[in-house]
Amino acid sequence: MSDSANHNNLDWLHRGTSEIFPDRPDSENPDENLSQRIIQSNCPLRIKLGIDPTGTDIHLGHSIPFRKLRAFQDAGHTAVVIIGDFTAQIGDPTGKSEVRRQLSAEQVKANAQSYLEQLKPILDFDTPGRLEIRYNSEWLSQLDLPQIQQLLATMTVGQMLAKEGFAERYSQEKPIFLHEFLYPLMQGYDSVAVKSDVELGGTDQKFNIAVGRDLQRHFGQKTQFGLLLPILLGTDGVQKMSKSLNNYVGLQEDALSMYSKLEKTPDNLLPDYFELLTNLDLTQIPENPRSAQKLLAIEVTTQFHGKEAALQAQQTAEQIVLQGNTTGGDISEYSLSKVEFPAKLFYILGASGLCQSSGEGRRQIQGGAVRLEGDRQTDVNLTFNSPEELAGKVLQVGKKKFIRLVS
RNA sequence: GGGUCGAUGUCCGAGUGGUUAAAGGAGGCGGACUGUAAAUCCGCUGGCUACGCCUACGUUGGUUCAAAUCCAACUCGGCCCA
Repeated sequence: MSDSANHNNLDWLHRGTSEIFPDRPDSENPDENLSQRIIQSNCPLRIKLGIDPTGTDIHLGHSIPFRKLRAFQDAGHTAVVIIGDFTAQIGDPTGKSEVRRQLSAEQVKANAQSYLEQLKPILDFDTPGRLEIRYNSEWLSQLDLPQIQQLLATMTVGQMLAKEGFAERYSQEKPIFLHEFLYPLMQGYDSVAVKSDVELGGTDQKFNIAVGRDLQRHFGQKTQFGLLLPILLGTDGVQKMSKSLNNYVGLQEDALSMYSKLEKTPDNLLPDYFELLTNLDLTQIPENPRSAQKLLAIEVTTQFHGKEAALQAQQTAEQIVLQGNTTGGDISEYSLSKVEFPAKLFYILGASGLCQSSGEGRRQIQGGAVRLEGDRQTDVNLTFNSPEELAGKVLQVGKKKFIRLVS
């Protein structure tokens, strides 16, 4: 996908793209056909992608639009990454009934920094002119009431309520706060401020991106295209990837954990994951789902950790599964020095962190999940009188959680 | 501002004075099975070194031998009216 190869080959544009709007495939008009705009334009387009620094880490789902942004960079265009330090304080009312907490300025700043760090493997930070990073407080904090009023006057309540999240909440009689109406307008105003030619986003961003077009027109600018990307399903194969559903793969995860999550990708998700998360030729994907899972895991892990670490992770993961116990790799240790003897087994399970509480430890013993040196323990009242009985032994809950007890 | 309805465990949601740590579902965690999974079946799912004790049904008080259940005030939401 080098820009010198073939200017008119726009496969990269459409890979994994779920919608581009406006879209008149037959039109030669660069205002209604993005391909034409790209081909006819003699200077780099400005490709906008916003992200709200509300948390500290991002996952593969977030990476999708950034990968597309990278494709634009590679084609010679300018990525304009907008850090929504101002909008982060409102919260995009996309989700459920949001519990929005106030983020301090420092916190937002720190989050933003962390995001950028995590995006290093995806975006081209080095080639001059390919990346512009902007904070939207730069212009949004300057707006005064008359200007805000002017923004608000561009839309009606009916139009706002057309937005998916609002419509749902309204019909479910959930609260909608007025300042939430400001969010789409502010995101739209970002487009005006940076004069974007294309805005990327998930399909859930269609409304906001469309508002951007309206505002650009309102302010007499050329209007941006919207390029929508699918919302990545999480590793459960059912719901969208999100941290709170715990079906995510974080960009910061170490190679082993990344690999082992991805090698379990549900069969029905494989085609999407290959298309969206890799640059592999889709016709070359192995038929056998197990091989495909492994290829996917290697490929994605490589993007973030390099080939060597990925292969190493694969090896370790296989060892753990095959041997089903202690021999593979590093097991963390728990020192018995803090434990008062005599000690109950379930207490040790809780104290060592293998279980969340000693109560859970007790239940896990009853459920047959606990092994000591590979031997299943089912006696709830099992008690040890001294550390010597346990030192050096491996305690295990389920298939994946191990700990080595040391004195 | 007035009226009215509501707030239950991780989430959704029963329960309207007494074995209620609180039905049911989802999720999670285990076990069996398997291509690692998924699907399916089974068990567990507040805390405590624990045959007992403690903390829980928006908040704070009150009535009662006894309250998630009754009363009062407050907080936060929905709806209707102004």
